[in-house]
Amino acid sequence: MAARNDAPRSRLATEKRRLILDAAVRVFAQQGFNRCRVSDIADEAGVAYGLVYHYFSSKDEVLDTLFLERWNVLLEVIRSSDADAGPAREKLEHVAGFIVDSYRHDPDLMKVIIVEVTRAANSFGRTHFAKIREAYELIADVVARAQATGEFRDDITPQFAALAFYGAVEQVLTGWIFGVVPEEFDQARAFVVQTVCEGLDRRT
Amino acid sequence: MAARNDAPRSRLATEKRRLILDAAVRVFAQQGFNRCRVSDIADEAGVAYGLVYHYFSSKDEVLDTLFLERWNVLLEVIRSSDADAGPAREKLEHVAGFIVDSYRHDPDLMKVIIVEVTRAANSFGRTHFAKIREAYELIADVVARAQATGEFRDDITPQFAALAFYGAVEQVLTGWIFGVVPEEFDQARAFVVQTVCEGLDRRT
Amino acid sequence: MAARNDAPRSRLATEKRRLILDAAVRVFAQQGFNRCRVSDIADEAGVAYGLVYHYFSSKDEVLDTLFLERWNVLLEVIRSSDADAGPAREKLEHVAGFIVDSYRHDPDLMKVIIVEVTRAANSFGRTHFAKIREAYELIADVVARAQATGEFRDDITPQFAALAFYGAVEQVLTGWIFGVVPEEFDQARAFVVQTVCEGLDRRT
Amino acid sequence: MAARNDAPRSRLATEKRRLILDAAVRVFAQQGFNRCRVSDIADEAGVAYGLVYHYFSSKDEVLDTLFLERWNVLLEVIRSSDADAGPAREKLEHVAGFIVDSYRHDPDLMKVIIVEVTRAANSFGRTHFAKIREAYELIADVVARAQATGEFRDDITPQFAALAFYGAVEQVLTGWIFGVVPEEFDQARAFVVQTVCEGLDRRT
DNA sequence: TATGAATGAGTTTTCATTCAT
DNA sequence: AATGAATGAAAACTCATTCAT
Repeated sequence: MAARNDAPRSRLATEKRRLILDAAVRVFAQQGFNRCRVSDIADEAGVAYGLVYHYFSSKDEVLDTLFLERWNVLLEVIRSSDADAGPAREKLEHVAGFIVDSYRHDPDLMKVIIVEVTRAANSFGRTHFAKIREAYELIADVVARAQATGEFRDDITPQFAALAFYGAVEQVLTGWIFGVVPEEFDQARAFVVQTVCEGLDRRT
Repeated sequence: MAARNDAPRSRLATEKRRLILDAAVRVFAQQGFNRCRVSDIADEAGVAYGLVYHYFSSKDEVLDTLFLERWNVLLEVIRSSDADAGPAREKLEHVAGFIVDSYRHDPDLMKVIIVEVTRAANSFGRTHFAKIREAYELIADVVARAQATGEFRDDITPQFAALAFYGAVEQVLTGWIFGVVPEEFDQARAFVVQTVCEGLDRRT
Repeated sequence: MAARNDAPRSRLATEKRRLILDAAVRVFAQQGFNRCRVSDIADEAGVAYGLVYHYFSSKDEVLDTLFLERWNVLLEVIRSSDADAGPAREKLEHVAGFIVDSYRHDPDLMKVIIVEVTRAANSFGRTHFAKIREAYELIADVVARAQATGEFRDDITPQFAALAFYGAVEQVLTGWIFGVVPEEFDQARAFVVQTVCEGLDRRT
Repeated sequence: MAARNDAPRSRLATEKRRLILDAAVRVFAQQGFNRCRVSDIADEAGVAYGLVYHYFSSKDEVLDTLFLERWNVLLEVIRSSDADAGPAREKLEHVAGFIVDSYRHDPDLMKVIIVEVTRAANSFGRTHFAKIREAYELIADVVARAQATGEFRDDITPQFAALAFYGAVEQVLTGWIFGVVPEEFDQARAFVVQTVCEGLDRRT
């Protein structure tokens, strides 16, 4: 009964829980959250149907868990990037790099997070609204600080710049997810930041 | 029978059909496509349950219709913008302006298109993949031409630039949907294009 | 969608609803509320599975409806009996008679009400607690008035007497339900009231 | 394996078994047998889930055990009361007193027995039919004997009188369970017997 | 004895779609 | 065109019971 809360679990138990989460990533990525059945997750994980409900109270909670696990890491990365000395551009490059690397390391997970959570967050109860907003705000902080030091132009609001930055990154991932642009990870990181920082115009 | 195709309809019939589509926009925007019921649409429209199926063959077709109605207009706008003489920057500004105006005119519709179609890689996004891609490519064409004339730098691929541009625009709309940035429509249009074209760096 | 509320319905619709309720009585009586499935009700009624949910929001609501339909009649009977002139004993006989007749007319329904509602009312949310209590109180009123006029002894509280009366009646029905006493309806009515009013002691 | 039968058990084991039974009483009383889970019992008892199945072969057996433990005592009390010399009224008073005291001592247990067994015509009431009937018959014997000696009127069948008596007692307990009459235990015992023996009519 | 993870059959509930009127 | 009752397949979720440790 205690399996659902955060109490310490035996090694074995945790492994099965992980098995389910990993299977869910694959199933959600392939079929989509709404099209898949809970039994698909159980089958993919190779466990009994009921075990999913032993560890998670609902199908939604499985998705929530996947999102939060990863998003909290992202928030931490943004925070620690901002804490470093150095130009804002490097900080943004670091953040963009982390997101790109997350995709490189586990494209399915990022696909699920973007497609099923981040972009649907305004629907069904805005469950993760606050968490997502937190990321925007942390990025806006980076921009604001850079504007204060004169590194960035200050005729664009930090909130707006944060949106444009995050939007560009997410759209690149979306491009990969949809298969419309080649998965050139290292270039992508540089390009995104370059585009957002320097723009498309030719420097005169 | 004939109502579903494009044969002419009586004025009244068309009005009810429109009523249903408009109601669907509100319902999809509020609850999400997957979480709402067809009866919610009918209730919102103030018509009988079965009438939805008189005009549309399925719940999916309602969303398809909403998407295509608007997206085809967008494609046309991009095409005609590109046909104009003048700098690429103005073309992009025109496109961004159209999207912003679309949101201003009917925020719910744009929300539905973005959340349920454009970004839904597993369901409607897959279905309308070609249409969505068409927009990217038309924008990429604008960029490619600007690179050819020397207006834009050419060390970024047009496809990539198109993604960044569209991603930034869509993210601004997302920002409005989420309520994280103020709905300053006219500024937004200029800012998006400015950000993408000129970047965040302070020009020296 | 409106079918669940109390809005007027077409003749036909109402008939199917009635069909389901009547089938539910038989199924609940035979198998018990907890042991039967919703599909048993649908099968017994000869309607599709989903129709049960078209008319009722849950299995619980079917039982609730059956109970309230009958219990409200009982309350009315007690009220109108009490409004009559005449000795309290006749009033109680009238009430007991109504309950006995209810059983005679539809033993399954009374079985369901007694076994599944009246006696389980302290569990699952005490849903019908107030309604059941109302009957006790109305009977207690009859007794109280009879005590005031000197017809009944007044060294027993009306509440207590009401309990004893209702308890005796219900127990007789329980005896019939369990098949431990013969179903001699007319005698039963007289006996119950006689027992409660005159007692077991031999009058000296 | 052997734990389930009546072989002697260690002190500790017996204590845990008792713990589970006592917890089950509370859980059944509060949530009802059908609405509670086995894990609720284990949680309430503060023992592991599986331990319930170490001591009992099923959820049903837990309730069976609780019922039989108490009901066998009741049967013994009725038998020994009847064996005493003295008026039937005193015997009934003794029986009523035992039941009242049982409630006083453990209201939840009596609630469970009444709601989940004695009155559950479709489930446990059917299972324990013979045991329950035995009590009715023993009470009927008391009445029959009193009718034979002339103590009680003989125009009411003993079976019927037994039902009325037991019904009145059980209803008083129900009244307490529902909170509709004050828990005046000593008065209650006397009142029930008085009501059943002397009736409500004012003796002339 | 004791634990609680694991199993999976059983049930409720949902809801898109059909269809008679 | 319009209605909303009727259908039933599909899926989520529950939970008694088993079992490895």
